[in-house]
Amino acid sequence: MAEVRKRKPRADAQKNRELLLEAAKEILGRGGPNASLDAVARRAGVGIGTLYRHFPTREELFMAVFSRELDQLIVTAEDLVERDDPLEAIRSWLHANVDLVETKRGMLGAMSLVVTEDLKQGYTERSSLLRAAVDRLLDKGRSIGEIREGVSAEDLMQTLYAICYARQPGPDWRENVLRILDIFVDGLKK
Amino acid sequence: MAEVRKRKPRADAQKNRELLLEAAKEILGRGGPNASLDAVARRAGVGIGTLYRHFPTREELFMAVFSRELDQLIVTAEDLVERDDPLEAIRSWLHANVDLVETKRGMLGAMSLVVTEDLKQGYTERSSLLRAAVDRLLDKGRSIGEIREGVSAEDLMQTLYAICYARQPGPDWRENVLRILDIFVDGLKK
DNA sequence: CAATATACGGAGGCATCCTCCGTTTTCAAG
DNA sequence: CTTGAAAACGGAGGATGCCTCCGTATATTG
Repeated sequence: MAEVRKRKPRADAQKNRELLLEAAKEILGRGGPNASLDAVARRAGVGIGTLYRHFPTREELFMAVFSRELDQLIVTAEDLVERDDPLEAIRSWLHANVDLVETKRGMLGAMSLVVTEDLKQGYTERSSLLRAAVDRLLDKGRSIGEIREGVSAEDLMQTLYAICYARQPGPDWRENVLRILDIFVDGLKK
Repeated sequence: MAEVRKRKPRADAQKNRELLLEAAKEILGRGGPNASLDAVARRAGVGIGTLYRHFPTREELFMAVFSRELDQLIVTAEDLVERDDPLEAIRSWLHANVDLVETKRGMLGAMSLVVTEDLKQGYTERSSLLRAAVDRLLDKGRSIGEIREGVSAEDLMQTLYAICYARQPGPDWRENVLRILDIFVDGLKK
């Protein structure tokens, strides 16, 4: 509608936002979804009030932090649609997720939180894109008749994060997660 | 070694322990694994110190609360070993878990916490029993050649709780969880 | 250089965690 | 029944985290 002429966003605000994202990436990456937001603010060197002004809820902060990661996953999924074998494409995509996640265990809870939260509410463009990309992967498999009906992108993603999250961290983490995921993928066959 | 003769455990201590377990069942059932322990003590009508004396860590409290639930699951698993179709037996056992869990959503995180925690450390008799029972289910399927190699009882249980936990609560919860689990079970086929 | 919209910081109120220790209760020996 | 020590109790208290509120500071614009 009538777009009101607005002032240019203040430089310091933008800088602080950046500092907060940086700090959050660090702190949340280590401490997981329950990490202290006070700590994030401290690390960023801003007041706690500033944090809450930029990101009124924990979720919004997560969301912002993960935008880039999500982008990467979208690109990966879109590339994989080209592949001939849809089931293997899905397997590859899941493996890519595991790789991405392996270095950021702490973010896992947050990831699944983001995925479910905003898929549920459906108002975030980025996650729609991700879901769409994954859905295309699934669709291709379904159309060939290689993948069973009744499995949504949400199902796939939630299961992925659930499995990653439930597994105890440790030297065998990656191996175990991949093993379980493979079973699940096999179950997707028609 | 030389078992020292000890005093009979005090009556009040035992009573308080019971009160605490009762309260914990209630509070944790609602509030989940992050529920306030202060609240548990309040509800039990004992001092917070008393709670911490009986259950020095959150995990130990969970553990105690879930003993009975675990017992029930053990019995169920043992019954199912008799069944002819191992894959369906496993499916049934998983469904039984879902049913048990459905009325106590809040306990989910705690459940998986217990399972992983003490399976990892392997010092709890009860969870060994549970794992053994589930393993027997799997073994039977493996021996018939119906179930693939390389899947442990831990795998099964952790995946179960992971899936239950990741799914958003809601009217479709049960349906969705069962759907995903079925895919996983199908993946277990050889 | 104002004027003002915008952003900042952090104190403060409340909740939770967990420890520590002075007080109370129970048990059992005499 | 006493009585004293072992066992258990309760909750204050210090630490940390959450989030709100508002007085202060500063960037932008005319």
